[in-house]
Amino acid sequence: MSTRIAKPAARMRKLPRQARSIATVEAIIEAGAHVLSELGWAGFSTNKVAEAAGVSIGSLYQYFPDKLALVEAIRRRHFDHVLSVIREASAEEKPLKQFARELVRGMIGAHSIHPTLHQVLLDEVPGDRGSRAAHASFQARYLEHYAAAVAQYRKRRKDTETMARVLSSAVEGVIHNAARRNMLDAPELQKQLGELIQAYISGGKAA
Amino acid sequence: MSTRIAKPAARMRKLPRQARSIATVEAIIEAGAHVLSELGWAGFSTNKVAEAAGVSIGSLYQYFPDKLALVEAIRRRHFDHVLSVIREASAEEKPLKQFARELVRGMIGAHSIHPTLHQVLLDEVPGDRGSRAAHASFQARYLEHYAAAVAQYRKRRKDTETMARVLSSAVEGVIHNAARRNMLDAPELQKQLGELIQAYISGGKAA
DNA sequence: ATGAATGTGAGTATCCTGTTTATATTCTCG
DNA sequence: CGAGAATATAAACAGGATACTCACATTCAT
Repeated sequence: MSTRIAKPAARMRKLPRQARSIATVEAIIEAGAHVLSELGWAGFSTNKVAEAAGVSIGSLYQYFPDKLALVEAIRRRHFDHVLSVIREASAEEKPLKQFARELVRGMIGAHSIHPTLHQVLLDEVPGDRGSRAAHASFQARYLEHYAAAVAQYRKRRKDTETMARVLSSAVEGVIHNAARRNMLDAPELQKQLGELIQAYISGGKAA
Repeated sequence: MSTRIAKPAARMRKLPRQARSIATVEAIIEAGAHVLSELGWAGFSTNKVAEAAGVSIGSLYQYFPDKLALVEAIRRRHFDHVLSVIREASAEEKPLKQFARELVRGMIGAHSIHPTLHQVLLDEVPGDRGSRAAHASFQARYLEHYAAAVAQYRKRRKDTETMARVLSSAVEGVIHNAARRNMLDAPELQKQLGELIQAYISGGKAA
């Protein structure tokens, strides 16, 4: 719930020491997320990000050695956020209905600021050497939470992992699609997504 | 099931008359779909497409007045294909289980050749003036089929349209995600996707 | 007030892009 | 066959955008 200050280093040219520069770095990352979400990877240029951040291009390169380091910082922040949402939703034991509702609410919240950032990060941004590992580890932990939830509400232990993958990608698909149409906050959509989750997890008894 | 020869014109500079040129145009469109799927919109350049098609850049411009005309041709072909898949799956009255199975099979088939083309077309390719209408009309007909299916297996008439949207985007999400991991032909995934569809459509009685 | 931290933005060097055009090859058909 | 149409080629162009540097200006902490 609290805004993360982001772990100190993610391949930065130098660390911001004063409050001024911390704000600058923050503005750059924020503007970067915005540009990436709005224009996609194709429109993500360092100059554009600097301008959107209200900062000179020189300042950007004072802290980020190159374009990819910046995008890695953006990715890290976003993934941390999403991860915390799922962690909270799947924490403790609670009725399926409540889990579904919290998951939907959290996921929608996480996408409301930069609606398509998540997909752009997954699909368009090139997977460079260094970030591949971090990326995979994120995906793994991401799935773990879904799998834990699936296992909790299900007797059959068989297809847990596949189900987790199907469920997570289905949820992402719905949210991504809603984001594209600016329908992220339509209540009937939230309700239906919740029911999709419940229906799938609670299994295929009714034909 | 049969390979479409594509409607004659889609804003072409001139029509191919001889067999040779028809093959050329076909190769260009095919290569274009490949490049678009593989490199995304950011990596989609006319020179690259021409090279991938084994054709000189000049030939490309002999038939397509510009880059966008080419991408429109690609889009048209792909959407026609997808549309025919859904049309066939939702035609006639058949048990829900069979509908789900056919839909999954068809959708996976439609994405097996150019796994991420669909998403790239939807997300990355800019919506230019002329194609906006065609795009919308495709989406409308696309949803109609889903809605028809939902209505057929459901009593409640209330949320039919929202359900169709949720269902279609969930299916797309799963397929897109599977495509990214090269898991499109994993049978357990197909099975689970089928069950997701059934569970959602057949409603949330079982908690 | 002095040195360190921070900020500036014009400038550079490249790389690519979409597109044209002059020319070469292949086809059609009388 | 052979003439004209259809088709194919690829070098070249003009223009723009890009990531990134650097010499200098400003603001901070002490």
